[in-house]
Amino acid sequence: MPKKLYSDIYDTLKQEINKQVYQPRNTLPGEEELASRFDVTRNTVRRALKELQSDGLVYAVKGRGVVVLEPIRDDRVIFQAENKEGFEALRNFPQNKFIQRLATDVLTFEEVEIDEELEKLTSFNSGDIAYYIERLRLFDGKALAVDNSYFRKNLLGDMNREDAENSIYEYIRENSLFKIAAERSTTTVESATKRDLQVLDVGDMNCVGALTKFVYTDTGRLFEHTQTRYVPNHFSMVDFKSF
Amino acid sequence: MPKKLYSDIYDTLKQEINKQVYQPRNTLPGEEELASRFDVTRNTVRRALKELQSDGLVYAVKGRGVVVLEPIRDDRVIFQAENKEGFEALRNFPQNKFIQRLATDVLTFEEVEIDEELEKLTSFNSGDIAYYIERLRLFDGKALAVDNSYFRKNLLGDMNREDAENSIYEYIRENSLFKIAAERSTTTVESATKRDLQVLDVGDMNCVGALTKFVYTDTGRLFEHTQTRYVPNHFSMVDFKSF
DNA sequence: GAGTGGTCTAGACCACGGT
DNA sequence: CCGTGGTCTAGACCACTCC
Repeated sequence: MPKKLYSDIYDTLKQEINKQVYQPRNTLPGEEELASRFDVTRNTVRRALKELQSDGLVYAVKGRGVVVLEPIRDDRVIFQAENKEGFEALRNFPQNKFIQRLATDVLTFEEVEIDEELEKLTSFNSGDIAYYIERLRLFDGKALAVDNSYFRKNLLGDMNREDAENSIYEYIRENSLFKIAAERSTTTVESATKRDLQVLDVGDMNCVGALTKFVYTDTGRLFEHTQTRYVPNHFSMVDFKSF
Repeated sequence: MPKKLYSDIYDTLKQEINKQVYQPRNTLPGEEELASRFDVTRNTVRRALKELQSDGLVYAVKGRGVVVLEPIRDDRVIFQAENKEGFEALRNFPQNKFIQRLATDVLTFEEVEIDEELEKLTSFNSGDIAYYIERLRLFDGKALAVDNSYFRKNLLGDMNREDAENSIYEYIRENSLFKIAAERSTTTVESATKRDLQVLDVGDMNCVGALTKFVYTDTGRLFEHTQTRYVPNHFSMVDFKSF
C-alpha cells in the first residue's frame, strides 16, 4: 500500500542496485523510462533518484545518465546510528550486531542554572535552568563513551533519574512534549581530561574523540546540548557529499 | 542576472536571516507568499527552502511554517572546507583567516601496484597502478596533518612530483581529465602509528584523528583514496541533519 | 475552518554529452 | 542530431497545526 510514491521507487531501485540488477559504473534507465515503468511523473522519479544520490549510491551526470557508484566496504561503523536519538538508539538499530552488549550508567543527574560559562558552551540563555546528565556508555562492560548533556528544563518538565536511565527521547515521545526537528554536530579530537581518564577505559590513550551535538525542537528552540567523549579505535562516522 | 531562480531566492533569504530580518524561532512568510514575492512558483521557493534547511538555518513544520533556527557559535572550524578539493582548497577558502599560514610538503611520491592488502585499504582493483603520495600539511610551520593518498594512474595519466606539490585538483581541471562527482568519508580516532610520531607534531598525544575519503569521478569510478591523519585539538568538522 | 507545508501531475524549455 | 538530466510552471489534493 504505497503511501509515498517516491519512497517506494527509492526502495525498489535501492534493492535492485544491491542485487546488481544495475551494476557499478553502468547507468540506470533514463528518468523518462523509469517514470513510465513506475507510472509516475518524471518529477517523482527524480525525487527518488535524489535520495539515492544523497545516500551515495548513484550520481547523476547531465547528458549521460545516472551512474551507479562502486560500493565501499567498512566494518567498524557504529556511530552511524548516532543520529537524533542518541546512544540508546544504537541498541534498537536493526543492522546493529551489538545489541545487548551495550549498557548505560547514569553517573550524574542534577539541575543547574546556566551561567555565562555554560552559556558559551551550550548556547542556552543565561539564567535558564537545565538538567545536567552525565551518562557512561558501556560495551561488553568496558566504558567506551561518556555523554555530557544539558537539557532545557522548561521544555522537559519534571524529570527524574529513572527517566534519564532509559532513553530520554522515549520520555519525550511518551509525554508527547514536542518533536525533534534537527541537529547540528561538530566532531573533534581532544586531549583527555582528568574526568575522561577517571571514567573511561582509555587504556594508554591520552586523547578522546568528541562529538558535540545541538538538538532543536520543531519550534526552532535549542533544547539539548550533548558532548559525547569516546575512546579511540571503536567508533566511526560516515558521510557522503555530491557535487 | 539570475540564472538559477531557486539559488537567487536561497541567497536572498539567507542574507535576510543573517541580517535578522527573520529572527530565530519566528517563521518565514508562507511559501505561497514568498512565491508571489519572487514571482515564481511554489515549487521553486520550496527548492530554495530545502537548501536553507540542509544548511541548518531553518526547519519546516507542516501546518505551522518554516522556522528560523537559533544559530550556533563555533570557532575552531577548519575542516569544514575539507570537501572535494582537499587541503589545498583551505587556502583559497574565502572565510578562512588562516590563508598563507598553511603550507604543504610532499614527503613521498611514487608509483605502486595494488596488491591484495592495498586492495582492501583503497577499494582499488588488484593489479592497478596507483600513485602513492604522502603530503605533510603545515600550519605556522607545525606539522598538523599528513595525507596518505592513492590515485589511480590510468585516470590521471603521467603526473610528476611538482604536480603533487600544487593542488592535484588543479591539475585535473587544467588537463580537463574528468569531473569530480562525489565523495564518501569516514571519521575515526586512532592510535598514533610510528610514522605519525615521526612526521607529525603530536607533542604528548598518542593518538590522531583520521579522515578516510573515497572520491569518485563523474563516470562513477573510484579514483582517489586518501587518509588524512591529523593531530588533536586543531580541527573540527560540522554536520547538520534534519528529520 | 483557515492556513500551513508535503506530495504529485502534466506539461515546457534548456544545457550538456555522445553520435 | 538525439537523448540525457536540470530547471521551472501552473495547477491539484492531502495532512497537519492552530484558533
